[in-house]
Amino acid sequence: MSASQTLAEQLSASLRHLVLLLRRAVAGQPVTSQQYAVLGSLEHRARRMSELAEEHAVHLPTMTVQINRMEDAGLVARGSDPSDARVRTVELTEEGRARLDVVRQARRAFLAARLETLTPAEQEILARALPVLDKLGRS
Amino acid sequence: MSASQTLAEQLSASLRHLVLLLRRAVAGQPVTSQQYAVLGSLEHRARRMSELAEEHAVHLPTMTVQINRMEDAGLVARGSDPSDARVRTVELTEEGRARLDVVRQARRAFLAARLETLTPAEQEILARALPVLDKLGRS
DNA sequence: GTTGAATACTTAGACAGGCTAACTTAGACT
DNA sequence: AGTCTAAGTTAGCCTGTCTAAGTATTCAAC
Repeated sequence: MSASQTLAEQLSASLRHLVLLLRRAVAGQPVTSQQYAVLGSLEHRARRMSELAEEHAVHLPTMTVQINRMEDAGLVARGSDPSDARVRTVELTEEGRARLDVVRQARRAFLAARLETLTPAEQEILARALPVLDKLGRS
Repeated sequence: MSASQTLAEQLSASLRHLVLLLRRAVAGQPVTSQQYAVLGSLEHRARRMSELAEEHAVHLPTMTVQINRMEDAGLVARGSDPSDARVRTVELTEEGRARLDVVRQARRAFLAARLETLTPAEQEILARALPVLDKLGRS
């Protein structure tokens, strides 16, 4: 087995545990992790449906259902694009923005607390690996 | 915002992309990623239901449903513990083992290919960060 | 040694999240 | 005008997850 394959196996295992960790972090929060992710996309500006779907790597009908639920919950509002009547836009409501802030704080605190159990040297190693993880994931 | 919080945000974002990457890796494979994970747990020995549920951080009824489907698909077989008639054990069938091998090869190849797009220096950085990720995730 | 609590698991019912297929409406391009 | 393409939605199906409730077995305590 090549070095890359060994690395692949180990990375895969580590990721599995980290994902389970983050799942526990958001359990009981007032939005699901998917909803949190979508709210995050809407933080700075309104988006069109297809933009959201692509960004979240899901198909358009999936995003439609997701946004339907969030609209019912009062977290987002649909709008229209005056220059193209086919397009629906989505933006945060005040309620949605508040919800986003609350959950973000909780997540950040949870992960930060975990990170603080690491030694400064370990934190440094992790910080340097982040751009690499990023490159790997966005390819 | 503290250094830990910054790190937390960045890590969270990187992980999101990596998870999406791995999801694409198994899309179209003959087992779902959950099934793959369960098959992996059974590789070396039979397990009892509650053991599996705990290991995968799900509740027992969830694992029951999962195993029901895999049993229907012929990937696993239920057995009994002679010393305690309440306990059900689960083990791989020949078919299940074959399926596990196929999917594992595909995953490994996919991730390894991605890893090979990194420079040796980047691979080194990643390799050193793995124990840290592991420590973080298993806490 | 019978009964009562605890343990291991299953079933049922609900919901989120994902997909494909089929439909509607609106633009774009002859 | 007529047709092709694009943007969204609806509907139907599946997986994955939960809680609540039920069954069967073990164990402990009288």
